[in-house]
Amino acid sequence: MTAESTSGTPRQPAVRRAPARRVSMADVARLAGVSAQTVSRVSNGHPSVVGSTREQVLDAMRRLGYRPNSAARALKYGEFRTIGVILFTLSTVGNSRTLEAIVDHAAHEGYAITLIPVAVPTQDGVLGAFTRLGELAVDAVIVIMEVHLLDAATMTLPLGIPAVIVDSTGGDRYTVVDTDQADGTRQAVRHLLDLGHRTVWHVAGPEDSYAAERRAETWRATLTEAGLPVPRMWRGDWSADSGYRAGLELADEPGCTAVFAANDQMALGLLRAFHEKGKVVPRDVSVVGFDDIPDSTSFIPPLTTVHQDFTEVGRRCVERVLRQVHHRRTKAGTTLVPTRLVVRDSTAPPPA
Amino acid sequence: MTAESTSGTPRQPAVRRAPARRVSMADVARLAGVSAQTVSRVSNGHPSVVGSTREQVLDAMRRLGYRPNSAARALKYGEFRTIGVILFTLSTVGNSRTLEAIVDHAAHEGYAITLIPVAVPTQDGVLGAFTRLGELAVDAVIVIMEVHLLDAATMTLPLGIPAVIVDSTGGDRYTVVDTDQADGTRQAVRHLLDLGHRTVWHVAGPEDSYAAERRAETWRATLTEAGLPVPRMWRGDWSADSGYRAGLELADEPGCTAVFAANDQMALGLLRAFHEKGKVVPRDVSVVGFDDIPDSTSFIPPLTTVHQDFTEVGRRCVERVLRQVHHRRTKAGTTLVPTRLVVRDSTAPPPA
DNA sequence: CCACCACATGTTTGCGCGAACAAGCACCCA
DNA sequence: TGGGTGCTTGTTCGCGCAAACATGTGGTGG
Repeated sequence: MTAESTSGTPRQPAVRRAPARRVSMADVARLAGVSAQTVSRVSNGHPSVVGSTREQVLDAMRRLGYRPNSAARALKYGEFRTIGVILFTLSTVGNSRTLEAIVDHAAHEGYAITLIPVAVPTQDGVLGAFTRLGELAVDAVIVIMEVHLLDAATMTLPLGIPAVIVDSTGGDRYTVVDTDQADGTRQAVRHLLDLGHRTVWHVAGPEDSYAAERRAETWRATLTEAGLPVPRMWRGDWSADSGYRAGLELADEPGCTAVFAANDQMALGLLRAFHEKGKVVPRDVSVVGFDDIPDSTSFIPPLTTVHQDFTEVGRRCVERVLRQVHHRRTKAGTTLVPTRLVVRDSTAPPPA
Repeated sequence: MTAESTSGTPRQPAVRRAPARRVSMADVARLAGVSAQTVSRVSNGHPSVVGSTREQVLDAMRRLGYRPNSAARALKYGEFRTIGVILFTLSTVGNSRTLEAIVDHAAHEGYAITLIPVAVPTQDGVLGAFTRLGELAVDAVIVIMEVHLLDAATMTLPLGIPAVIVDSTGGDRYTVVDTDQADGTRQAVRHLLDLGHRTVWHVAGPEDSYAAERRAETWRATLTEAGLPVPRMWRGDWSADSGYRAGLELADEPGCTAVFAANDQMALGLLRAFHEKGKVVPRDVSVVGFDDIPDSTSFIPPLTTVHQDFTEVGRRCVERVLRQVHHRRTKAGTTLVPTRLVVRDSTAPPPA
């Protein structure tokens, strides 16, 4: 995502045109022949307005096309009923699915979502987003991070507003909601080992992704715990194409009978590479992915993968951040959303 | 993550209460020993504040953690610098990519994006969204529709705010930005015919999608214009799985040598079905998709498909809606974003 | 019959901000 | 020396709304 200058310098005076005079309560009041306060009462469904008056007001509202000004309302109440979501990109499946769940659940709670893109996943970028957020009309923030920027101390609640972080560490200082990366990875690797594979290769996601690092770490640990050798690790960028490139090399790797890809898209690339190299999945090589994107049932062959419950992640984010909003208290801690392995047709025992 | 945690920055307390009442300009002014107006000037980078005063004010701002109240600012200016986006789902690639482009471009123009989900794609659902939008803090609306609800007259500018519709008809009454569905489809079908296929089968998207209908229509028209028979049409729901089910049947269809799927995911399902049925793509059957999602390069085989420029669609939406905001005038009309056929390995001349 | 109550409606006020205007001041030139 | 001139800073006011309080009105019971 592109960001303009995200530095904290004072805003330059923007060119503002005369505000479009919208219909206000006073206009409605005048037409209905009542006071503005009565219009307010009707607008908010206050009971002590007699039927005939109410009708007059409603009629005037309709005729003038009145709609309440939420800025004034927010000013009065001191809250916007809006949650800001900071993210780097929507192009990964996980992010967009999580966002969708956040939006739905927030709507259910009567909150709107405002999106704040951060172009450059650097510390400045994050700061910039927070700075702009400060000026945006939000009561709380959910950060969908894919990079290790949380520990930048400058990011510590620079606004003093409730925040929840997705997909990162920092559970001791922030409220974190995340998929249980370690457990999912462990299930995937164990599944392959249980099938009889001697070890498991890994195509990791980009280094700057916490999720990718966590999966790689756990892959390594699981092998080590089982007393097995840890083969060389390939590095992708989440894209199917990067998985394909890794696959072309892995196909020539002697003894490679099982590969764990850090996401389904890279697994797709692996499948293609193995296919082109004449290796049959799962007869010659087994492949496991991570995410369980809907398409993975239609890969050739249908993919064994770790199911992530993005909906649940989004739901809990909203739940936890709203709890902070209402209780005015920040509680650090991590909520882990469980995963489960979905076994399809891309895994089998190793060739004899 | 461990690397950052060793950075020399001081750790912040884990729990910090949000101040009961937020810091206002008056508080800053008091601490800095100036008037509130001077604080306002500093906040907005007004030039006529002398250096020493500015420093005092900035210092007070920092110490109190001041951030401007956007509700008050919006109330004053009569605008929110926010665009609302109404959508039904983020789970289709097109929607999330379009949204991402909208967010980016809006940010570039200094506008934030507020998301308004519509749960049920019925007329009531749309109305509900618009009603709530009326109370939301937005200056304009972009509607990402996938269903034919525009013609519901009740939606006619219920708020009188600028609106742009993506992906629909109604160009005579609304401002519409859309991918050139017809041209893309024509290119896909012509490509298959030019390769020598006698006709082209079609797996359409759901009936309630305008894009799906438009593609189906154009497919039919292109065949008819060429004097060719129009085979039975299969109906999917955009999912790979629905493409797979259609593919299982199409594989048994005599004389079916070319299939145009209304999106890439259904094409993926087709590829799997043909594979399972022992039909080799493209030797026995050619397949063309629509969208050009990044994964389509890694299908087996890499998919020939119609490239949609979602980024451009999003960009133009923002551009057109902001033009309305600034010129205070609604201009109906349709902007079509061109498509182009990307030929990969899933198409070939029909078997002899 | 009047004091009082319940309820509908009106008036005042201030949320935080910034435009418009006013005030204070230093400096300049006739 | 006196009246600009230009610059910084302060004061007033109202954006639209709704809480709090004030007022008005009709009805009821002692």
